[in-house]
Amino acid sequence: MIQPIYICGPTASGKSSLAIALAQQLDGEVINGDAYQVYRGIETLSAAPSKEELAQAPHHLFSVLETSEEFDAQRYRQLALPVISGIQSRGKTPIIVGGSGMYLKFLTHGPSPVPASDPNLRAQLELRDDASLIEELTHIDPEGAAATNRQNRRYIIRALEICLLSGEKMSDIKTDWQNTSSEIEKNLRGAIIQWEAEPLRKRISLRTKVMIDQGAVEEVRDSINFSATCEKAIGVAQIRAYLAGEIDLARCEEKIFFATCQYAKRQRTWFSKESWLSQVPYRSSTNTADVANTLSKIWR
RNA sequence: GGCCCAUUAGCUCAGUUGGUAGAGCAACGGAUUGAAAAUCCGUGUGUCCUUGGUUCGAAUCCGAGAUGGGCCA
Repeated sequence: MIQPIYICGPTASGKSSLAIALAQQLDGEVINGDAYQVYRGIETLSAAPSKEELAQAPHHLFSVLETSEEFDAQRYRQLALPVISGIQSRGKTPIIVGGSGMYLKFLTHGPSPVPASDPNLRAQLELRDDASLIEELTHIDPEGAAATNRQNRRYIIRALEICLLSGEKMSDIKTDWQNTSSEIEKNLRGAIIQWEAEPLRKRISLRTKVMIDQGAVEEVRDSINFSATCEKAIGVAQIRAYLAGEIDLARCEEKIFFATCQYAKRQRTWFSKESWLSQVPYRSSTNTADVANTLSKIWR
């Protein structure tokens, strides 16, 4: 059985074309590892691969969800696992390409055995103030409370939710799970594309411009009933502000550019901790085919 | 040519009666397993246009110059 290959990197780093080149050299098939390219109807906004690119190798999990549907890391895992094993059973190489760190980590390391979120409980917790949430969490799970950033309301609610739903301490469950990760990482393989900050900013700037020219505004304008997940995509809030007349198009583009650069920074931080990934430095002169060649020799 | 206004962080600008500067945005570093393209934490990065003067002490007051803008010729 052929082990999957992971191609990671910040947004606009050139992951998609590297994945295609690798698929061609290793007889592989590309699987989306991106939280928003799974949606149909926001292909421009999410910088999904073009029709031409999709035709160059088999692609999976692109444009498969309606924008009215919610999505999360566990659901991604459930979609991706059967696709991976299907590719493996045909004797091909699964090539997962994406930049959504937590989604990919759910695939590589599996979910921790904590209970899934419960919308009803979450809605109840959402009504309470921070102090009351922290107090209850500290009472049930002092270590967990100490390890949680008290200013991050979202994390506090999640921690408390885990304790209440499982009847156990969140910190105990997570410690057990974390101890297994080094064993898992021995069998993982993949690459992280690394750019210097400035050239990557130039690429992001260019791509933001192209995205708006090619219809990202229309994708948001024509959206019917975006899910909460889709509302959070970079560009949606900015384009809505433009459509409402609050900002002009140039400012809209600038705000999307800033938000995307900031996201790229968070991706860099996340992937820098994934020590099992081979680091692949990129620059403007880098030739994708050459990189794919080198990597495919290592991974064949 | 004359008069007036501006010049402080990468950008837009605050800065009381003189005590060597601060905010928003940007940037940089980090956390992060069922909301993660989310959420949150930390960091000021500065010839205060230049130059002479007044003063114990000047971003701040005075003179000269530079650059940008406006009004009158």
